Amino acid sequence: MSEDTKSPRRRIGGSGARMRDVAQRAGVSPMTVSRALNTPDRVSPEMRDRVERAVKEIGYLPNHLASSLSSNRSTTIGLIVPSIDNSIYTQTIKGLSDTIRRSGFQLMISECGYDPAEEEELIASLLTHRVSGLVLHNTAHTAQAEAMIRQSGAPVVENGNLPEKPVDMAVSYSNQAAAYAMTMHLGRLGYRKIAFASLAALNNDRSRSRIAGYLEALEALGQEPDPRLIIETGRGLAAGAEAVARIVQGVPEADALFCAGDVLAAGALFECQRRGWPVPGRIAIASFDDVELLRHVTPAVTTLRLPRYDIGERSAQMLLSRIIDGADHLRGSVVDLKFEIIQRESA
Amino acid sequence: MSEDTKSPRRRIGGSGARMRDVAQRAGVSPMTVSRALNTPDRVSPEMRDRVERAVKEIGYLPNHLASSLSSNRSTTIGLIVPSIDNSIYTQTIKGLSDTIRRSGFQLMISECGYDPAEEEELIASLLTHRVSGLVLHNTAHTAQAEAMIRQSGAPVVENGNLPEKPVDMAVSYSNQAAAYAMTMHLGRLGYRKIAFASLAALNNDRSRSRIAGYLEALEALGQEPDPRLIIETGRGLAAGAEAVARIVQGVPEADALFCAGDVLAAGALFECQRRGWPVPGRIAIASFDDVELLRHVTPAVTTLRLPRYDIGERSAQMLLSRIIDGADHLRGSVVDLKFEIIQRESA
DNA sequence: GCAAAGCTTGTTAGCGCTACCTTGAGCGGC
DNA sequence: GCCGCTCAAGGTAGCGCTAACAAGCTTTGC
Repeated sequence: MSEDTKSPRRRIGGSGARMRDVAQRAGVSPMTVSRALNTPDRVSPEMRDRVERAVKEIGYLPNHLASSLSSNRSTTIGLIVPSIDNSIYTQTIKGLSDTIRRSGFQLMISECGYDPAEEEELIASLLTHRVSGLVLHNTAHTAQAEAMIRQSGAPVVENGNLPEKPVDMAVSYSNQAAAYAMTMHLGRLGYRKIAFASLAALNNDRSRSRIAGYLEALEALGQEPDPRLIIETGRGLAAGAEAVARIVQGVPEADALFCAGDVLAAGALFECQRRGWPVPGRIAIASFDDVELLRHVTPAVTTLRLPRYDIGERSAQMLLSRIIDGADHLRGSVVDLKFEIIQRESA
Repeated sequence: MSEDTKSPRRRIGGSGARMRDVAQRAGVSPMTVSRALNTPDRVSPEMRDRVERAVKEIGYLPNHLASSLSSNRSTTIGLIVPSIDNSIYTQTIKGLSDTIRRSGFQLMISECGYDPAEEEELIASLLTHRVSGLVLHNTAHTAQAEAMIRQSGAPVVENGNLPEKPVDMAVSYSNQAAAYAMTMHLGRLGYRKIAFASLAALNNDRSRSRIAGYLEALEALGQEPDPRLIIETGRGLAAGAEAVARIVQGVPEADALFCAGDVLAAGALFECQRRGWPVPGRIAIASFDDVELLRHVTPAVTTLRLPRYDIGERSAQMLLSRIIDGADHLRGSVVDLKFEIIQRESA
């Protein structure tokens, strides 16, 4: 019994039991409770039982803030994506989430909206919360952001592209190689006027890489690049529809449209359906991301299968290796998870 | 100058500067630094400047673990959703994220996969991380989960449905009222054999509420409920396609299909397109969620606009009021954010 | 002119844990 | 029977920050 724990400071609203309460209940020292919970093989089985029973009886939930502060190790991973409500990131998030959860880690997710200054602010905030690792979708950062990362010593994985010189580690596919491969594929299928619809390249190195891959392929195919065939659009299905309209108006003889995004491709296809144009009869459509939607529309869309889930999973594995096993040899590694062309009906 | 801070314990890998380093640099006490950063109006402007300068000079990032531990207040909100890669949650997540970020909070997101036992485990984990508030999509929880929540004292918002008796607070629309409204709408449009495709009702009170609303409307319309018109399907576009097939095979005279989910509706529509069936000529289709996709397909789909973003935003506001302002009068409140029928071409 | 009140800064003692060191028991070897 | 060894448990001292109080100073009221 005894309630004589002197507490000259707050202990507000039902914040729950402390380790010392468990210790008292089990008749052992707090240190033994700590060991029983964190390194069970370093206490006798009998003690382990006693402690476990006491934990259950008083409904003890350990305080990770205190344990992280004391041990200088945390069990949270920070993630910054350009946009939370974009389907292409959710698969990667799921891969990350599934993997870190198995090691008892939690995910802190923030959204930077394609803005490096926002990203910098969020990195600061996450480091302030002492995340033990970071996942960034961007591969371009402010100098200040890189400095903070370096100073913090936290391992980092970059995800959106294969960077020349990663801040720390990177896991991705090559946007340039993927765009090159699909453009070549369209060329080999016989298309002679291949248009390219892309998101704005500003602040988006993925977009820039994709355009570069497209141009590289045109050259390899011996096709003259035509600025009227390259258009930048906004986001959303409406942007895809607009892309079709602009291309066909500017270059009526265009026979294929390669959309650098699943949503754009779907929007383009729907616009063709609306106009009653046969695809690929009037114009072929190819996409960049294999989302479920593109498999089920009519015609099913030729696209690239990108390893979105695997990127998350692998990123998590590498971070955990660094954090838990101190796998320093991973520093500097850039993992290319490749991609695959999925040939369907639309091209 | 001076490096004489006695440190009889670690201080490993570049973990960065501490508040006392800032204090030393600025020539003030650590307490003044704390006040300058957290309650700037309680220090003189001159001190504020000195401290701010010192912070910048040494690149100080406060340690939220320590500050939370000491103050017994944290700046993280926990969120548990059934599935991270489901588009209907991402809008709510965005609403939450946008709102809490303005108050400097971070979001910890986990996925429970429609399983209450998983949810319980995740609630424990988040409480262990001392989140200062919780957002749950489920409105049904294990007894153990509710006990932990109560013991922790953390404010909670439930999101997926309007519960009879919320654990704490709830923000949602009524699934039953929405399903009722759409079914009535279809009835008034003249459809006489309205089928209903739903996700599995097991462990999913949202699905159960929707079926209840559908049945209630049939009764109000004087239509006989027909078990062959109610089908449970899996997730994904393929499930929507399958729903059409099953309904039309079982009840060829069915003239409308109300899908309790945007993905199901899209799948159903694509299947009709594939079969060359006019919609709504052969069968009308209505959906539950107004996602961008349903606006852009042909025909555009009649659906319900649900306040997904607002739910996140409002949930965040209520949590923050409770956490920051101690707004105890919010305890027990259930906020109904309503919905809207969007009449388009498919029904 | 002096007490009461306000304002700014400093001092002390923890928040709930764990690193590190110590203690003491058990045990085999010669 | 004593030395060294291992192993389990405990004691102590922080991790980096802030609550609570105290101290020094200025302001205010009458």
